Amino acid sequence: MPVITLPDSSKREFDNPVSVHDVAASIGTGLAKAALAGKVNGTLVDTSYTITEDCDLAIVTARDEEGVDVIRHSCAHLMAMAVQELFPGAQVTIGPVIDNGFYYDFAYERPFTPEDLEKIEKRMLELSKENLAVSRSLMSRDEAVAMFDEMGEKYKVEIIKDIPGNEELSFYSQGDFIDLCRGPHVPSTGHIKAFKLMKVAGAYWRGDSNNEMLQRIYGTAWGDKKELKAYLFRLEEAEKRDHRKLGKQLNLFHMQEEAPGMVFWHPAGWTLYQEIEQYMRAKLRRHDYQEIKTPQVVERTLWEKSGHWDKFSEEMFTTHSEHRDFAIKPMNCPCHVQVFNQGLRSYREMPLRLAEFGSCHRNEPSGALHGLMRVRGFVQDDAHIFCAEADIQPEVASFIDFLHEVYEDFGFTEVLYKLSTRPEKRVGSDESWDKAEKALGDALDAAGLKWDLLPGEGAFYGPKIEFSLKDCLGRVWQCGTIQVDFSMPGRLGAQFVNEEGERETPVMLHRAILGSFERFIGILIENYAGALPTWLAPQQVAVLNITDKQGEYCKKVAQLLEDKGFRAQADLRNEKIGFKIRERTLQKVPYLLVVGDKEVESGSVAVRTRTGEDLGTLSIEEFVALLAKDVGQKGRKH
RNA sequence: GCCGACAUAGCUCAGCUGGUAGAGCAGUCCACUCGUAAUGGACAGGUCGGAGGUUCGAAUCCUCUUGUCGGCACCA
Repeated sequence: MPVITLPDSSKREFDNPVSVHDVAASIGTGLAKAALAGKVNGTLVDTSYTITEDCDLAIVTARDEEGVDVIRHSCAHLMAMAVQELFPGAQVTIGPVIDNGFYYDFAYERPFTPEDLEKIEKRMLELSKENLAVSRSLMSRDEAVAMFDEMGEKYKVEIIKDIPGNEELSFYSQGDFIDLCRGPHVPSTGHIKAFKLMKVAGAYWRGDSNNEMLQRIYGTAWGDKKELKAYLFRLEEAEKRDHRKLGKQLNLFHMQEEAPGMVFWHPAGWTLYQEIEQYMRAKLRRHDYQEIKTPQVVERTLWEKSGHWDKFSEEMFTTHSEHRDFAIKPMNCPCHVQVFNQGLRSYREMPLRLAEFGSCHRNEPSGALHGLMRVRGFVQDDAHIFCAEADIQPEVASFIDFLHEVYEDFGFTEVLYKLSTRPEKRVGSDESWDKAEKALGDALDAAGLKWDLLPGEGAFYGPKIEFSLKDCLGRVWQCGTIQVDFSMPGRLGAQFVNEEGERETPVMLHRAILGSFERFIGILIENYAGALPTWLAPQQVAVLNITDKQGEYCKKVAQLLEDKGFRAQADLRNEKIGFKIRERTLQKVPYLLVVGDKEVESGSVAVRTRTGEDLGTLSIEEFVALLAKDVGQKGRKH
């Protein structure tokens, strides 16, 4: 008879087989009510699951992450039920759980409208109140196909055909609604109370753009209403950080119809951009890179040789002159190989690191464009390292250190690492791949980093590491990358003379730390909600006079700060001090220096920060020291 | 590129079922010389994304088109 071990290691013995629900009830009626599912020896099951053998059991409730996921999954079913009631003929396809919620894809004669969503949500609330029991059943493959055929659910029939023959088919039903599903699900619809339908969108059947488009409805669902509310609040907060909105408010940049996907940088935005570029330039130098600059417009023949024309000609902007076709460069690497190829290279020059703030253009599909995050014209902090195979690991290792230095200066401390290995279609010998993959993995291990393996996700020309950073909202952005390339140096005829005096084709490492400046700046703006660390702030100090009398003094203070290399401006407008403070605070200027007669007399400034903190009255020297320290610290948190 | 929504003053937005546009902020001018998040007043500002069409009449309805937004697909 089953002996059940609970998570606190206590044991309960039962005379007969019992359901998860029974066990929960034996512990307490409250728990029985709250139970959404059970976890038997690590496997999630319904509360109706019957336990016959000794096992470990955890009762899963809305307090557990897994419990919330069960709610989300059940909520997707509830939505499908409501949709099919309200829109006869709508076919169900798939409805998985995603971060913070779920979606369900439907095939229907017309797209759903926002009004439809309201109706669906209303019906879902009613169905939840009815507290319909959710029950699980099994069916044979033939029965299931016959049933869905009769229901006209052709997508479900397709799904069943794809499920391996040895797997059992389980079904969940509530009221008149039945769906093929692995489960588990909540015991009854009454457990689904905190949800909201978020948006409708088209989505291709099976994620393939050659297939028909389905109607996807996204929803969010939580354990209780408080959590739902908190989530909606977080969304609102994230919206306030939207770099497109802040870019306008802080007058950093704009975009317009005549140049879709391209950025017009304004003085403030360009100051930020240049601060980053100059910073990277100095860092690259320190890490033994040599900066170069290569042409924007390069004849098509080079792109054919490099192999890009075959794959990406559609996405390249082209132009022509005197019967020759040109492409505006979509990447820098072929040009860097041209620089490498000038003159005979020796192993003594290697590894040769060529860097370029390379301006590239790619004709991205219109639907992909998104503010600064996905643009058609962008600049990468790009570099290519030409080296021998044996150099791969040390180069990757020092690149990882370099990347960490940079990310920390920008205030990002959490980095995720992914190693993508050989895909089926590839160039290069297996031996080379073995070495390169091992070199990348070893470099990550040597740095003591935890990383994920993405088998088969590498580029056709070599394996790669992708570096993603986590921002303060927990969102993940892929920025850095280092990729081994066995293909291009050979295709473009790169060679060097090795120690034996023989010609050898170098390996090329493509690498970037920030990725594109545009995107990285977008990430920075959102991460800091526009309040950039002082070293990056377009304006670092505003000197505010109270009346005209202090005007000259303010100008002198601002000039002194400028002379010391800070970005300071006097605001001498005939406005009340409160007005100026408000305005500069909204512009996220880190330091506001208030100057009245008292300060002029004592040769000081009253310092206020953009967070509203009063740092008191400081002498000019004291303030300069404070500012220098802040700027010097960059985005590091210490 | 695909599905859907949206596009009104520099910005944020209002404008019901068609009757030649409205607010707040910003701007300009005037007054106020003021001590830590908005001083008051006056003025000016738009052929309603673009092109066609329906109508006596279109910001409003229809078609096409461009861009943006949300997804999907794509991302060298």
